[in-house]
Amino acid sequence: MEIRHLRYFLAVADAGHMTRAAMQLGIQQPPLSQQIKALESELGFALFRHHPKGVSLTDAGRLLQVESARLLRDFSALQERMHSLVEGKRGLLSIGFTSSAAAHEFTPHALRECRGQHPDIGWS
Amino acid sequence: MEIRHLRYFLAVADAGHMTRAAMQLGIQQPPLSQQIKALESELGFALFRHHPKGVSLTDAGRLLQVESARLLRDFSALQERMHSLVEGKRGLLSIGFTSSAAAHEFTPHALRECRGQHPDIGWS
DNA sequence: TAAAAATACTCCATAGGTATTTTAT
DNA sequence: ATAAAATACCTATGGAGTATTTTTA
Repeated sequence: MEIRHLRYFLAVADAGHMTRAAMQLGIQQPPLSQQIKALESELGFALFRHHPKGVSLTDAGRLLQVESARLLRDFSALQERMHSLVEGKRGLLSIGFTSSAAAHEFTPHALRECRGQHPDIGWS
Repeated sequence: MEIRHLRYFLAVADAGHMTRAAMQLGIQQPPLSQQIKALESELGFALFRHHPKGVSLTDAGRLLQVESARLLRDFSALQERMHSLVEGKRGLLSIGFTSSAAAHEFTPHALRECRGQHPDIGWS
């Protein structure tokens, strides 16, 4: 079971409709059907009942709906919290030093250290 | 960010050692390095400091360690709960009916319905 | 210097796409 | 009869493997 399965499952549960859920997820209906089927067969029971114009949750499906909704909220909150760490850390820093400093030990070492610990920083 | 990234990150955080963590995860060291690096560059900051004999957590890393540990526990608990649903639902069921019943409407319909709602059941 | 990690590729499993058939009422 | 889902098949992204180089103190 992956986060993706829960995301897909919730989309179908909310839409009550595979094709519509697939559109909202930005994928096609067949791969969505496959993923839902894979989830159902991993769990060992059906999550949806099938009707001529859509699907509805089984009892097990309703349970998973509540549980997975909470987990996805927690997951999003975690991502949010981690991403917010980087805010207020962006900007442009100019570092100046004398030519003699560049020739000795400390300056090149400090720059290398900084690049190592912050691989996302761009240099010019 | 995927569950996998958190799993891998925690393994490295706990081991303090990429290669050892990779062994525990059952993968090789290079792909683990790649995934950790991908996570770091998605987040925008380093999670680990590098030493000649292993790695140690940065401050941001320590934060992610606590958060992701809780999320993974919740995720495992959810899987556990869903899987336990199927326990006590296993067994062998023999269905008997007269040949005349098979010729009419209800019996074949009920069997089809059952197969539809329980795609994991084996038939013989 | 001697380990641990990072690169640079190669491969392959599977998520996702397309075309078509089957199902349910 | 008709809309929705399932099936069959194909493609391709990226996770994982192997070999090698680079980095750290």
